Amino acid sequence: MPEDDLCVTRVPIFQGLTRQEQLRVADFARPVLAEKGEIVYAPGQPVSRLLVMHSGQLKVSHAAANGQEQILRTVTDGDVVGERAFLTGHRPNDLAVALEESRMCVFDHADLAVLLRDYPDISQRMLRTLSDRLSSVERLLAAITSSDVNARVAAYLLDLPGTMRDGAATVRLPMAKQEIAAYLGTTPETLSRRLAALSASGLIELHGRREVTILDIDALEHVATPR
Amino acid sequence: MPEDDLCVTRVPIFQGLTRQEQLRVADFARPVLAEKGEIVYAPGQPVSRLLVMHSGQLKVSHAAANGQEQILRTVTDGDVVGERAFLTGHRPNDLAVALEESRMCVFDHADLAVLLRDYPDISQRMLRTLSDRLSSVERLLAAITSSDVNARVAAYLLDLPGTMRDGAATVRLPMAKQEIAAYLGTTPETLSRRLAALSASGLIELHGRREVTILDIDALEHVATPR
DNA sequence: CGAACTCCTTGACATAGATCAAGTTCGCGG
DNA sequence: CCGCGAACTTGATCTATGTCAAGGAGTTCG
Repeated sequence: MPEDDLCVTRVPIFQGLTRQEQLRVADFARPVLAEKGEIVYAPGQPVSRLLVMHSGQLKVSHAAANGQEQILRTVTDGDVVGERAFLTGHRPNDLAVALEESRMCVFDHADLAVLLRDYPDISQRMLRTLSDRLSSVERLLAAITSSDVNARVAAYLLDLPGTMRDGAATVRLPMAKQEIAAYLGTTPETLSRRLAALSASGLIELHGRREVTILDIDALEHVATPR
Repeated sequence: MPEDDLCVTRVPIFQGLTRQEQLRVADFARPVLAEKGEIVYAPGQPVSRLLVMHSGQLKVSHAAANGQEQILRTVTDGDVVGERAFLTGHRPNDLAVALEESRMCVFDHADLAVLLRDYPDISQRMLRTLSDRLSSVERLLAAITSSDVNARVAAYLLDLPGTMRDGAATVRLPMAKQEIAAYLGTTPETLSRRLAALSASGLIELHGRREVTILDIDALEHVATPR
């Protein structure tokens, strides 16, 4: 079944395996579909499956007591979600919601344990993945506590994959502005104001709700670097 | 050599091994001493050793461009530092400094690779450790973005291991207040004011620079919970 | 035991950004 | 192609917290 197959071949943590082995892994995977807005897992809910993204996009967020949500990361093709439950046996303290219709492959914890035992390479790659995620949250934390929203917005725009067109790059926002605000640790209002300000000073140009043209990359980079 | 031995037996990631195996692991370890204030590793510096804490305490922080430091975690007995360099080959983007005289055991990356290959259990436990650290940074991030300093201070005090004495708990601050401020994502001034305020409203009592008596746990818990 | 240094506290002030409250616009479904 | 609802913008206001600047207290070391 080509669906399952893709799940396995695309994912970094299964990358070290031979074709043979990948096929065996694929045997354990089951495809799952999540509609836009569907909750993939919720805090406190027992989870017994590990998810591998195939297409679409999830947001993983930490919902605070007062209703403020902090988006921790967005999950796309090839990313793995829910490994904490598998590794530690704890229930999640975060929330995963599909931002759009998403396909993923699901591994039961029991099956996964077998795979890990048989193919140590997988743990090895999982370690690397986790380590990368750790650094990326740490970077986010440092960015949020030490720079102002303006700088964070600029840095965020510059990080987005952009398509060049005669000197100016155009980027497509991967989420609604509210979500971006939640990721940058601010509010939609503030984000809106900052973007308006950047636009007013001619650094960027807004087109519709999802497109941003970066007119002056150098200046934007300057904004992104505090002090 | 009993020193090395302790390094190995105390550390969670080597916990699954038999005594025999632990002895073999201990063979690879070399003891190292860091004076108070000594830099254990710095951003950008190539690191080829993994450290296991034996006694003392380090702080690991992300120094931002503008001089603001965000303390990511403190590292004590049994904790592992510098695994990112080992796992990904990248240079650190964080800074580790000894808060007090510290003893640790050091493993060369090459030796460690051998150990991981021979004892898959170690990777397993490392995965769990990393996963825990990931959650804890995520919690910190959520706390910093969604609650005010007052709540963070209260929560921090409540998290500290305290010794009960006739209804009131006394906690000993593990670091200087400046460090605590850096951990909570605020400034020493603000921390000082908040502690003074908590003291003024009779929730806590300050003794010297390092001792805090919690007079009203319930009230403090209430402060720690926003909404 | 006291000097000296570091760490901490307090005060006055400035301000970024949150919040509340309306509008306004976009883009989707019919 | 149109209308509706969600998403966004804009404005006004408020306040928590950062910043700068002294002064005071605690340790530590000679």
